Amino acid sequence: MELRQLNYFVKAAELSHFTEAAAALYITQSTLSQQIRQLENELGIPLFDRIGKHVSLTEAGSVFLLHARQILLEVEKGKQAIQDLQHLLSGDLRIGVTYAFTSFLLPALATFPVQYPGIRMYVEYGTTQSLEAKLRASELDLVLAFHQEAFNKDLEMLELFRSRMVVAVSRKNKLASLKKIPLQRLTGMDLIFPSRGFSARDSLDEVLQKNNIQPAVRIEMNDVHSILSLVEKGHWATLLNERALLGWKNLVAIPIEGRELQRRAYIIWQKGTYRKKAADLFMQELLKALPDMEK
Amino acid sequence: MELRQLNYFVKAAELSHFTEAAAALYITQSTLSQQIRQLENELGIPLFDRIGKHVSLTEAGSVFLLHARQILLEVEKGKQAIQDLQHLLSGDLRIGVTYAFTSFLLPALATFPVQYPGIRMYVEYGTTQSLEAKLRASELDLVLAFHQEAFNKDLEMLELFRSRMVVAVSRKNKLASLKKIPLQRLTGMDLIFPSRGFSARDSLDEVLQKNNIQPAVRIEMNDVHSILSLVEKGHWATLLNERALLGWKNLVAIPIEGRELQRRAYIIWQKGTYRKKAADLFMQELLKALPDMEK
DNA sequence: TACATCAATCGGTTTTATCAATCAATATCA
DNA sequence: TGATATTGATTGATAAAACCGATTGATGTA
Repeated sequence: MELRQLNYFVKAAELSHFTEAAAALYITQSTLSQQIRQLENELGIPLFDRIGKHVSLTEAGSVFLLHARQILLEVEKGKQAIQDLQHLLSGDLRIGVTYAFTSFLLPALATFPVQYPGIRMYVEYGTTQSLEAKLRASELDLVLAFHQEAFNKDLEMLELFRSRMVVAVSRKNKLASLKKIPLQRLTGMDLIFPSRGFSARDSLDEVLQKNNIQPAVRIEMNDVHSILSLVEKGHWATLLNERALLGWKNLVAIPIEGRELQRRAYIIWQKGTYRKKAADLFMQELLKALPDMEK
Repeated sequence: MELRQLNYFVKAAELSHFTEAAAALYITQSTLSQQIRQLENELGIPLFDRIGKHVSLTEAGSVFLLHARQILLEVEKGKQAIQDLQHLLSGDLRIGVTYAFTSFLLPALATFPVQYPGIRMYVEYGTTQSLEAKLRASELDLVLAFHQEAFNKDLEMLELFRSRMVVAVSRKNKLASLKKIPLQRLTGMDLIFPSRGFSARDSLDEVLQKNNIQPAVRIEMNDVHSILSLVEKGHWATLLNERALLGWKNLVAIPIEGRELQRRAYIIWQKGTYRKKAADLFMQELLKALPDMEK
């Protein structure tokens, strides 16, 4: 039994006329006869009475017609579901972000769900490491994160912008007026660091080790928002991506000398997998915000 | 899209492994790949991620899997419905009878629905003419009636038994003691006749006309039960098939001289149409009662 | 690094869906 | 009644496609 035969059968049943049905199906009457016969053979029962010149449904034919219609209806529903998916009337979109992307993500997050109300969005904050792991396991569709290398074996990456590592202090802090800070200067500061696993922390560790600097890290925290809240109070300083400070009006970003502390932001997705249309469009939405950042 | 492809797809999705799925389907991995690819092309979206050595469903694949399963389920339901029909777990059986068959029909009507509880039965009383018309229009599956000719262009007929035309009178009637009545004797009797259209009446008309006899028909009625009720009161006489009198204990059947008034009872069905299994079985049930009638 | 395994691909074979033409039965019309 | 047209079935040929076996290329694994 094939869908083709069911289609033929339904049309023939509706018209009670093989020749007309065949014409409507753009096949010859011969073909229609054969396919119907084949279906009857498989079911083991005639679907039509051939009485004289005209055909009419048998009891089995009437019963089977209902089922054939139902089957074809289910097929249409299946196709429609795929169409919906492609036209974004439905679907899931799972995005992983690191904290520094908050201000970058929010505008898109405000407009996108309005444009495509059928799409459920899941946003997950996490460290670059944990997000990439989930991306590889296909638990996320898209990740926004900083990264060291621009290439990766099984991840596709698109560079968004670059962001310097800065020292963040409160306006009230005595360092707030500085235009630049040399790396060595960190040694004497009271620092709160993000925990290991945070990309800012990991890349920082690398640089500090290379320059043989061991600043006094007084506090480690795995929540950037909490870190910045502490720094805002005045006493503490921290090292973060410049981007992470957007929106914190009481904080001052002081660039660190040395180019090596410039980091690259990427949109990352799995290599080889089919990229959801929703993901594509969301990326476009994100990229719209890019020009505004060039400052 | 064909059911074949849906079957392949579901198996491949369940095993997440083309080679194994192909083996389970008794086709080569090559064929499976091609058919899946074809399905994907038609839907316009990949159903599997081919990442490295293993395959896994895409979002569209997961969605479509549900629908594919549903479609195949509907197909099974359709096939099952046909099976049920063939094994008589369901179906309709529409029988037309003339009044004279009542006593013949009742036993089968008592046992058959018990044996096959899934079958809905419709019994329609009517004249031979009207029943045959409905039979031709496929509004009835089977007709029990008397008939003149044993052959008909588009009706299939199986002779059941023969039944004489008799004069029916009450036991109280003065004619009740007669063993035979010559045709001519009818002229002086007070007769109630079935209306035209009733086979007894029509065949009677023929014979009477041939013998140039015009009995005084005082009443015509189109309901045999009412005729017999009247006759039972004593005054009237009527002409009917012997069979019609079974069960009327207060009536006496007096045969008419002359062989031409013997009539043949038939099971009649449409020529060329598929005969329902239910109809076949019901016929067998009817024929069981035949031997008891030979008296 | 060699090996095994996977899905994709290629070329060729078999199956089958399709068509055009014809046939037999039947309804319609002169 | 006989001629004609129309129906679905049948037949033989052709084009499509389902299928297979072998190979390739990529990817894990010993």
